[in-house]
Amino acid sequence: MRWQGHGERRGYHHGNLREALIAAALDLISSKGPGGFTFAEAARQAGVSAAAPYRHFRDRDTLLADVARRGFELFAERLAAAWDEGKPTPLPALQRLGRAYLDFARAEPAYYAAMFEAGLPIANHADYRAASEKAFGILKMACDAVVAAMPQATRPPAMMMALHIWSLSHGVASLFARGDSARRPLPMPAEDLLEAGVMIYLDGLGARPE
Amino acid sequence: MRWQGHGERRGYHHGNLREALIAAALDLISSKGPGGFTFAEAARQAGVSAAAPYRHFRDRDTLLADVARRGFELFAERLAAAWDEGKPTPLPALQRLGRAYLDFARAEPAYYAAMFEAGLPIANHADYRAASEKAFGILKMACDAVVAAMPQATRPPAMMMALHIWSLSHGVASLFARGDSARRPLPMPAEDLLEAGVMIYLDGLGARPE
DNA sequence: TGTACATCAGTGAACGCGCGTTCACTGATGTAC
DNA sequence: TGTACATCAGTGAACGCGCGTTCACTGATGTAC
Repeated sequence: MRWQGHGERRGYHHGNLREALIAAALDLISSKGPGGFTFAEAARQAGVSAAAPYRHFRDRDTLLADVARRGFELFAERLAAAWDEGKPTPLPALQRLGRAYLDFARAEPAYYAAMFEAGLPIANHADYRAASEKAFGILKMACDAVVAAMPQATRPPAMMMALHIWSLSHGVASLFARGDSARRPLPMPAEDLLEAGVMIYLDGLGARPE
Repeated sequence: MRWQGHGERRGYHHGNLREALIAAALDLISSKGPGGFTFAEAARQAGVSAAAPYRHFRDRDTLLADVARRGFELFAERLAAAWDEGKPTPLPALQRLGRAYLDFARAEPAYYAAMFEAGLPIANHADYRAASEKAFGILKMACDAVVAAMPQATRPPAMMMALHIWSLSHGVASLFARGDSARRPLPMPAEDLLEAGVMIYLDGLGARPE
């Protein structure tokens, strides 16, 4: 994607360089992976000199961390929309949430790679980590609701359940649903695989009314 | 890791350059990620001129694909050893296999990253892909054995089961067990999380004798 | 056992290239009065 | 409404650097006889 078009003349100031650099980064990451993104090329793609990005980001890693943070925020929005307050009942809403996980990996491979495979140290970048936890929070909330609908005697810990479903979704997404060349072939839609897995898991918990 | 030591004099020929380059690549990948590995630095680390690697690998990507292939082969060995022909019974052997998955991610972060996150197009590199399928084959075999031990009427498809367990293991390993800085904190051992998940899943399948 | 020769696996110098980063600068924008 | 000025967001030239790759070369090794 090119922010600054061909014929359209722009003045001395870009007007929206920060956003244009993010867009360029996403474009580069999705075609070459997180490692193959350079500050210089992002600048070029935004139609700006190589020195200009330094007005907006301290360095390459700062930009990358910002992309990852935005990715998690977008991810959280998508998950929240899919959950839709657990309507009409928690179980189908949870399945929608799983689908949304895969959709995201497929539709936004660049964000996905920046979030999970850029090798950013989790420890630094506090807001990147906060955004990540917010996304997980949606899933946790969904599991709380599912657990609350179960008979009190057999309720499993919602945190464990959330971690299991996150792991399963993440595994399916990373191996079979990602929107880049590292996706493995699968003899069925990834959505079906995940949905069946979640169903069986919930059966194992006794979470499905028989 | 340095292949060619300090005091020890070596002659004009290295003797084992191919292996030394692989070792250097693993070292670099584990400290900087698959993107941060360069041909030149691998050569330097092996104590050899920058032109020497070209005698052994066509280019950077060929070396990387070779690392990934070796990774999958080692992975397959570890998984097979953990499975140990399903002794004493398939269920505990399957749990050992899950543990081995996590152990590998933890102990061999460089191989793990090269295998799953180097962005190597699956389509090219036929032997890399074959090695990957061989590793999955171990898991599939284990699931066949577990399924065979179930009453005939309720047997699930072993392929589906293998894909589910692979996904769950991969998710847990990638998010919580990997031996690098991208590992997320977890309030319990990753092994326990995975083991509980597999147990619940098997319960859902009715694979555990009650 | 010795010698001639082919082959192999290195060297080191050179090349063009793109990156990251700094610097003094300059054009555009906003605001005080 | 106009003007002076501060601030901001760009420029473009320059730097040092490391990478990938090629090239003619050379030292070491193996083998035929």
